[in-house]
Amino acid sequence: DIKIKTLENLASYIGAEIKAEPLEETDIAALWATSEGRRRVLEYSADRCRLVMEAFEEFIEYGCQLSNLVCIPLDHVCAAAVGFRVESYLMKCSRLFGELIPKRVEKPYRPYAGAIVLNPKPGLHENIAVLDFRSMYPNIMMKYNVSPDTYVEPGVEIDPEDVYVAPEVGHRFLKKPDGFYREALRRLLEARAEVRQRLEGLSPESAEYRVLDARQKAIKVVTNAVYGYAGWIGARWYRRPIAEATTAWGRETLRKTIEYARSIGLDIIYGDTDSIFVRYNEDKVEKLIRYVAEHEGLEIKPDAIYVRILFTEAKKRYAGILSDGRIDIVGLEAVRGDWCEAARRIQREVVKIILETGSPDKAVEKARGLIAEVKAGKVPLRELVIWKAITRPIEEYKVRAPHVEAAKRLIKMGWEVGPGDKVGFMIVKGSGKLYDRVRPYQFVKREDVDYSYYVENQVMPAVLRVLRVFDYDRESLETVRQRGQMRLF
DNA sequence: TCTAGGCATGGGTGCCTATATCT
DNA sequence: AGATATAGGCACCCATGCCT
Repeated sequence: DIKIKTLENLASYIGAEIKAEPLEETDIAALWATSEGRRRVLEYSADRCRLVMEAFEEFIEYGCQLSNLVCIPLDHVCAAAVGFRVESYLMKCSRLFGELIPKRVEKPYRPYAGAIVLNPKPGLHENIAVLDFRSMYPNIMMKYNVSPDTYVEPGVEIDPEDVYVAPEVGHRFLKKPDGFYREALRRLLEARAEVRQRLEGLSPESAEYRVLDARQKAIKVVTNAVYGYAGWIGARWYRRPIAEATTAWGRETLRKTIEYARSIGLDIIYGDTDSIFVRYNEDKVEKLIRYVAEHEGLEIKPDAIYVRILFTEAKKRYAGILSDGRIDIVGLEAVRGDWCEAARRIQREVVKIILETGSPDKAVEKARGLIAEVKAGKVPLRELVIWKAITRPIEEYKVRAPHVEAAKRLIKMGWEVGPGDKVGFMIVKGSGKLYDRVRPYQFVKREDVDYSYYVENQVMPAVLRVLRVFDYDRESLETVRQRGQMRLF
């Protein structure tokens, strides 16, 4: 998806070409003074209109399909939150199934336990397969008939033969009849299977393919959101035990799968919620897939096989290279929108060299050079902008966070900044806390930039995150003195 | 009103202690 | 000598954005 929601980023995401020369919003007022300036503004604006149109054309098929599926008008469905899309779909189902639609009632928020995340084995691994459960939560909900109308309240006496009992939490669900969620989910899964079947044999360029592909994507999105919906406090069909039981069965399923995988000698490197990373062995993986199908009634499939994959000690962060040379970076700074582009670019570079060569040596060399460049200020200013979202009205913040201080400065100058806006800021030279040295990026001059901040607090941490695995530290990345100079001392 | 919980991370905040400075 | 100010270290919390 798109980290910073600019039209430029949207254009590059959909593969549209930007034709007009870029203008800074802050310069437009000045350009308006001359006829040449106004011509440039016109060209710029017309180009942006064209990009919006192209983006619309890219989206419209999916939008229509989603609108049709969940029964929300096209102009609403784009802005509607996922929860409301699911709810609207369920309301449509309730009519089909002869169910009454419950009223929204206020309930106290109480969190519940979620998924299992394994500690990764840090280091560089080769030939690692990622095995994923296909739609784990929807399938668990269907398998155990998890639904508001099959839930048996505690204290109600019932034959244990007639219910499924969730592990750890003990919630009970009737085996018969089919619950509302089971029916709604089955309808979605069957519809998607049918659409995908019709896709086979069609040319990806044909209009029919585009429509059907958009349809199956829309169905998938709604299917995968049903579990989250069930645990959403604002949902009409909210039942905490449903969400709690679903994750409990998910944990059990993953645990059993890991246990069996180990028992047949598969080496497990990592796992998260519904996936396990194992050292690839075709026969053993085949055996595991068969086991899960037979004993759990669920489907796992190899999602990717990494030629090399790098884990740090942290969960949810890794980078791997596929046999075609493509690199996946997950969770690391390089894919986070709240790190400056210079840090992200240099981390990407380091990761790429490590994964391609299988050793950190060349990466360290490269990193030293790139870090020296930042230290010397030889880096485009744009690459030093840090973006962070404002999530609430400014006066509600309890701490003087840098991005909030930047937002305050913008507001003082007449800008409107509120929840949902992203603030781009930079750190300038000076003393005191960070919030005294933060400025909205539009007003920062090159000579004021605190390059040492960027080296110490952005580039170094991002690079070391990856290189620490190989026992490199901060000192080893500082530019090394020449041997000739050393002799002078 | 804007699906869920799990997780890493940076920076602010507030407390404690050691030391410096003042009365 | 005792009171007060200041700096540094530490634990904790706030805030954000990612992963599944």
